[in-house]
Amino acid sequence: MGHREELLAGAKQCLYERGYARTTARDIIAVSGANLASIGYHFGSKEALLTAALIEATEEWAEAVNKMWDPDPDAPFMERFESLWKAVVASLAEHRNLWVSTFEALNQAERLPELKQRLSSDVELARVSFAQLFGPGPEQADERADRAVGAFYVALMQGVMVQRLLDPERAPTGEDIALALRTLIERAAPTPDVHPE
Amino acid sequence: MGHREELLAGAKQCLYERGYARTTARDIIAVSGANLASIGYHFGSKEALLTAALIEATEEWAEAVNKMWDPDPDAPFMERFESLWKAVVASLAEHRNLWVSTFEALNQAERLPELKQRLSSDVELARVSFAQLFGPGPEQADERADRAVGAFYVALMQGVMVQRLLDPERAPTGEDIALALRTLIERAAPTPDVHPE
DNA sequence: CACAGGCGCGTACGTACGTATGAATGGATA
DNA sequence: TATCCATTCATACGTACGTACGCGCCTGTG
Repeated sequence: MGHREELLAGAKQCLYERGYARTTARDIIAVSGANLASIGYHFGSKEALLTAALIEATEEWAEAVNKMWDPDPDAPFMERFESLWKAVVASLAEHRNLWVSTFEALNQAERLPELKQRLSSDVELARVSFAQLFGPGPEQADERADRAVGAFYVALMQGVMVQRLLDPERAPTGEDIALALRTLIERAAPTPDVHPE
Repeated sequence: MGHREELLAGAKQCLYERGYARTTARDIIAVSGANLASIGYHFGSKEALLTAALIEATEEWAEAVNKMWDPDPDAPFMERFESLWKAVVASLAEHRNLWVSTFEALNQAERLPELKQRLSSDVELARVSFAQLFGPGPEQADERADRAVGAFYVALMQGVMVQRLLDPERAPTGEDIALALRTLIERAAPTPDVHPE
């Protein structure tokens, strides 16, 4: 394995252990088997290396999350919904540092347009995936509504992650999310036979 | 105004303009009228100063966000729902840096327990506020469901913010969020007269 | 007036950082 | 073997940083 790969691997490890902003070039060297000057040689700068590592880590993260979902396409909606959110919450428990890095990447993206684009398109992909995972039957396609639902799910996921990162004790569980949606449905659309109009 | 206050104000300004990780002691000095050595004198260290500033900024942020909500308590649910999310999206447009700081604070909280506690209790407060803003009539109180709904709203808000920070073009608008909920309700609870079981 | 203490101020110190330099290495090619 | 080029390596350079130091200026107190 050449220094290029070692540097990328070391940088990713540092991303998990120290985060983006706090890893130094010498941290990466200490962790990998490479040489200080190899950073400049292979990547031009430390920042370019870290950005590349962040992008790779994000890709791996997306793959890992994808593998956690177990669609079971014919279960009733609410059941699929609840199992999805249980899986999402479990994913955070197992890959916490990945999620920490993801939010750190969000901050770095404010300064790094390339990274920002990358994250944006990842989010867009997630919207589409969610939309078709929970989309309507093929009959009643409504593109705008599907996109909105996808974005809604993604937002919910990101927000659940924020809360669980901050305070797992009080953050919602997968069950809580499902309960909340059921409650919302009851309150937003009281059964017509109760309140006929 | 003594240096102590000037330093806090300057540090907050730097938080907005450069973020936590990238502001240096000399940045703060340049912006405030204070002296380099005053940081050590009044706060002990630069990090202590920045943390204090971050906590103050978070408090002001919470106040500012609170003021943006305009309950209109007697409108129908869906109307209140949509106007809430329009307000949230507008709040991001107007106070973008405030929200950027908030997410940076989230990252720093990984290393600063005091800040983490502060943010956690802010989130808990938001959960409760949302819960009672969209809670049930006083008759049918269900504490667990209310908490879940509060957490659900908070998550949705945080996630919408993430998406709008990253890519306002493709991120959901307030209308999109309302559309998504309507769609979800239709799909989750198909009107009984269409699919009787 | 004397003087003490809180505070402001300029500056120096030590260090950690990112990057640059130039020599050394090693394997492929001829 | 001789040559060459990509890579590795040790180290140096310049800089930006956080903090420490010590003097000077006020204001309040006796």
